[in-house]
Amino acid sequence: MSKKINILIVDDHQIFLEGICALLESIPELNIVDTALNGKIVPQLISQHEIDIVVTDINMPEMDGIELSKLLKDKYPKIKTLILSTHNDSAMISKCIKNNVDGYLLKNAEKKELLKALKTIYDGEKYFAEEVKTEFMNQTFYQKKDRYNTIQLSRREKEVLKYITLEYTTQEISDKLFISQNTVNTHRKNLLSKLNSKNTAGLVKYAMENRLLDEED
Amino acid sequence: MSKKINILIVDDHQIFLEGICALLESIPELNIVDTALNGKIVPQLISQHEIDIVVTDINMPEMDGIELSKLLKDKYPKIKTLILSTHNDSAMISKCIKNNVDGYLLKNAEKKELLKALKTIYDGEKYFAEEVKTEFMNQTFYQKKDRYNTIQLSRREKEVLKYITLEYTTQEISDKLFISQNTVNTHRKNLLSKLNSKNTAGLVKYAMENRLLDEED
DNA sequence: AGCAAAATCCTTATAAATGGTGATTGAACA
DNA sequence: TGTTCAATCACCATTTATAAGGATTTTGCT
Repeated sequence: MSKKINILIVDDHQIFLEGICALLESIPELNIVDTALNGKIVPQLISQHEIDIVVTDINMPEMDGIELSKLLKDKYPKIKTLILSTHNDSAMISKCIKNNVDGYLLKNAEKKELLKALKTIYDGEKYFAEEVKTEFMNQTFYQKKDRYNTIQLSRREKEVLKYITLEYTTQEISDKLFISQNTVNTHRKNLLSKLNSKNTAGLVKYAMENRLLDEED
Repeated sequence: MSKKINILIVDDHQIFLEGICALLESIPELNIVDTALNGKIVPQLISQHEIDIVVTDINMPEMDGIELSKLLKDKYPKIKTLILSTHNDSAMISKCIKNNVDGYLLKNAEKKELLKALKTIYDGEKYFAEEVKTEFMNQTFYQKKDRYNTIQLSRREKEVLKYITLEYTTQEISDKLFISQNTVNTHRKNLLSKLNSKNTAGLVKYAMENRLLDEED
């Protein structure tokens, strides 16, 4: 038999806190270690108990869920964070994903999904509600739209850019492609100009944003 | 009234091809321009008709859906691609997303979802089935796991890395942070060492993979 | 056949990044 | 109170990248 998952629940609404507690306590695999009405006292509670996952709301006075998740990732990297948010707020979702939370559920989630999320997170994977995934996808594909349609790189330019991104020097690229360094340099210059970049960093950023490394020609 | 969406359907199974045709023809917003039993003749058909979206299977003889989508993105960037795949094959999903297809549905999709996907794609956005989104998320979070847990960058190092990624030179970073170029250089060197990179490209790659630019401290 | 774009190569100069080594200060922590 | 680590600065040598010109050859397309 596997160990119970130790959970700390944080929410500033007493009523919701009690509700979620009751819901989770009815699940034998879980162990509600403690609860908190705001994020500020969480570090203290953590030092007193062994905790696997912190389940937290986002909108809270004093210290909100995002700040809390940051603090946790920073000070206690082993403790996972599951966000439980009322609204399907795209800005919040972005922030949370960027801050590397381990999961994000909406408060209307069913008991079954909640358990699944907790188990998944406990196993070291991420768990996001469908709505959250959709938001994440949209966000990912938003940025590249404009660039992608306007900028045309030639086959060779893409190739050179690929090797630049793979940390090859001009020298090494010229060897790899059996062309002179001068030629590689010309491609480099054209890339800088086409992609409107000041230096290598800009080129690599473009390559990453447009997933150039994945392409196999 | 808006223009009809011109669609070309590609599938090597005659029966499925007819089925999907019948299904789509019953929708007034759509206009089935033509069909094809393999990817090879698609370029020819494109030159003959005006086409907005190519709906294609993946597993096909001669030229498969992935090759086709590549060709389309390359030669006819305005034409969108919607993949219709039988299997929920994670490797295929990865490949397609990497190759920047505009949508990916499973063949068990309902008429309603099919229409929604086509409309969404026609509007310039992406559309993926839920299963596909899940796969994409998993993939995204898989890579960074190992690195993220082992490598610890200091506050200052992250800051310097951020500006490197933003195409600042050492000079400019030192001005921005009110420290000497020597110090910036030291951070640079430590970053190269910590992130096991040969040069700036490696640093930027790491920053991109770990979404360092998004963080707001 | 003829045009346009891509790919190739060249030189000269300057700016920037990388490698190596060493040293000081202050904060955090046990 | 001693130790670790982050942050700061310095010097020197070398390698790479960037800037700015011009030039020729291949290739794809009509």
